[in-house]
Amino acid sequence: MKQAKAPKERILETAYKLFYAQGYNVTGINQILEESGVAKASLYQHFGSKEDLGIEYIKQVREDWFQSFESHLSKKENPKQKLLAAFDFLEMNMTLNNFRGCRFLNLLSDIDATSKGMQTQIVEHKTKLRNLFKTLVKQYTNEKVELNIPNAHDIIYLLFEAAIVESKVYRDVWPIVAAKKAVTNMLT
Amino acid sequence: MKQAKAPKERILETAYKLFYAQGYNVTGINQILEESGVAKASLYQHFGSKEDLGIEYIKQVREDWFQSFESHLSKKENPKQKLLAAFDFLEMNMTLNNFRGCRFLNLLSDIDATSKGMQTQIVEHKTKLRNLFKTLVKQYTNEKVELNIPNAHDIIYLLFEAAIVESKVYRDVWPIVAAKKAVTNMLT
DNA sequence: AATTATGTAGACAGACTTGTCTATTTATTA
DNA sequence: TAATAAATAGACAAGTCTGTCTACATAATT
Repeated sequence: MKQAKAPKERILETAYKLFYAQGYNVTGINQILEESGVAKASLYQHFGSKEDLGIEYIKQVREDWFQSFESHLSKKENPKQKLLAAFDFLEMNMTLNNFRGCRFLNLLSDIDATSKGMQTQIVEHKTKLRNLFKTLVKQYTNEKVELNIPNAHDIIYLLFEAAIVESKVYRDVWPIVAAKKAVTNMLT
Repeated sequence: MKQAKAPKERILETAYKLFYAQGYNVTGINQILEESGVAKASLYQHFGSKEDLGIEYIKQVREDWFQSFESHLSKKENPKQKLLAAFDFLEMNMTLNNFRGCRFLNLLSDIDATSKGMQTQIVEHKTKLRNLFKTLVKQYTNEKVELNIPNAHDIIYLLFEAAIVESKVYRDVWPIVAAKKAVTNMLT
């Protein structure tokens, strides 16, 4: 190995940046190669095709995202505070990334039905997130009194998702603030 | 005029179909011309560019969507039933269009920041929808007792948007059903 | 030190993209 | 009916895209 990072890693880092900033379809292989300083043959050595690169990209994003998300929630003690912290996480990230929205949902619109492999990754990711909310709500209702709201975890999940999407539409944090306020109301 | 529809109209109808089914970026001018049976020169006569066609497309979709939406709500008498009918409208449409999601949000992901004209149309459309919910909630709270939920109209709007997006992700109506149940809960 | 593996540089194929332009034909209007 | 307007067909430019391939250089290993 040399001192610089390996070609495969450099490709993924550049894809991480460009696929989010510009979109998957609109980002060409050649641009990724130029900006990462990797030869074309190397890309097709490590990834068989652009779609394969896309799938590797999502898998890495899934890992990174959940690690960052759970790391943020772990700073809070009880499930209620964790649930609310999820929206602080959103507000921070959406502001930092200039309201570019959700990597997964953006990609889903880009690929539509053309890539089953990517679509599967996206659905699995969202399902995992939904289950995380389910677990937190269950923990909350176990120690607190029961909620009079049926399917509370799904409502929180939906508000979380809407907060991302709509903050992108309006390029503003108001949907995140409003969603958090609604969840706060639910949990009292 | 001939018996067949005018070229401009045929182009818009084909764009209406293809932009939704495949996406804006992925749909080429040539495919639209072939399927609508119109010459290329005619397209550039009526629309100056693909982007202009895209803007005309959104404007037409905005009109059609709101007409269909308000026509559906008008069948109900009181504001509460109208608000709930909004979700029935979603369930019907998402099932019919095979869970292809929201034309506006899909397009927003496609174009990203490349077309200011289209982006403006999308934001205006969503703002109008948000205001419609605001009006309906205000009508409801005027005749009923006041809601103990602050910004109820924004929460309903967010749940409505999430219902569209997530029914696309899961290719299932459960997010729409869950969102409607939550709104029902809010309005009792 | 010689061999093997890995990466680079870039030409190339084949297909696609938007947009322009010419030449011809079909409709509409004066 | 003649003049004008609108639509058609399709070649063409200049660029993009993904993926393959050859030739050469650098790195790691035996």
